[in-house]
Amino acid sequence: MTEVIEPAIETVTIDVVLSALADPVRLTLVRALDAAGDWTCGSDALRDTGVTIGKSTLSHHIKVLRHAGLIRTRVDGIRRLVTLRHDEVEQRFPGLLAMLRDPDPARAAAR
Amino acid sequence: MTEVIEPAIETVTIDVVLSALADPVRLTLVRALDAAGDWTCGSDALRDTGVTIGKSTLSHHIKVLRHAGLIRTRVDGIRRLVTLRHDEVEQRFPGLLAMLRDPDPARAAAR
DNA sequence: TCCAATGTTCGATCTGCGTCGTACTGTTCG
DNA sequence: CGAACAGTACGACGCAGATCGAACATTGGA
Repeated sequence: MTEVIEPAIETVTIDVVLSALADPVRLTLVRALDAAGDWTCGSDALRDTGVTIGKSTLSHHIKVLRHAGLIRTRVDGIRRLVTLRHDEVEQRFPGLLAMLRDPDPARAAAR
Repeated sequence: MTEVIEPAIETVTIDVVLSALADPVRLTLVRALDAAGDWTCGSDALRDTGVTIGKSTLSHHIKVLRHAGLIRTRVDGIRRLVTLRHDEVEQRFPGLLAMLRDPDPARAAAR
C-alpha cells in the first residue's frame, strides 16, 4: 500500500489551504472525510454528499486538496483510499477542522 | 460616527469567510489590519503592505471582507475607518486570526 | 492473456471574479 | 455656493480555475 506524494505538513502555508477550501465542492469533500472517514472516489459516503461531478473533476479536486496538505491518498490495489490528515492539520492549524464542522450559523447563535 | 451595515457575527458562515480570505490581496489587507491596526483607504499602513491596486478595486475588496464579517467600516467625516472585528471573529472562529498571522512555513518547522 | 474496474491526464470550454477607468455620491472647507 | 477630497457604483475586460469528455494507465480477476 504505497502513498501518493504529498507535502510535509510544516511546508504547508495557510494561503494554499484557504485557496483549497474556498471551493464549495472541496469543502464538502473535506467535511465528508471529517464526518464519515475515508472513502474512495466511487464510495457511497462520497455519493451521499450530493456532489454530482465527473470523475475527472473529482480527481482534480483531490489533487488540489492533497497539494494543500489536507488529505492523503494511499494506493490500495485497484482503488485509491482518500484520508483526511486529521492530526497533522490540527497540529499545523489548530482549530481549522473545527471551524469547517459548523456550517450552520444558527447553532453559533445558540451558543 | 455612523457604521456601514455589516452582518451580525453569528450569521457569518465559514464558507463565506474562506472565500473572502482565498484572495491574496484580501489576505494581505486582513494581515495588515491585524498587525498595524485600523486604516483608511489612503493611509500609509495600507500603502506599506505593497498592494498596488486601483481605489475602486480596493473598495471592492473591503466590501467583500465586510460582508464576510471580518471587518467594520465607520464613517468618520470625509474618510472611512476600516477596523478588524478582532474579538468577534475570534469568538466565532477561534484560532482563525492566529493562523493568518504565520505565513512562513519555516517557523512552523522550527516549532 | 484479455477484459473490467478505478482513477489520472490532457485539451477544450466556459463561467466567476479580480481589475480598471470613469462617473457619481457625500463631506468638509473656503 | 463651489471646489477638493475620499470613497462607492457601474460597466467592461481578461484571466484563472472549475468542468467535461475522451484517451490513457494500472491493477485484479476470469
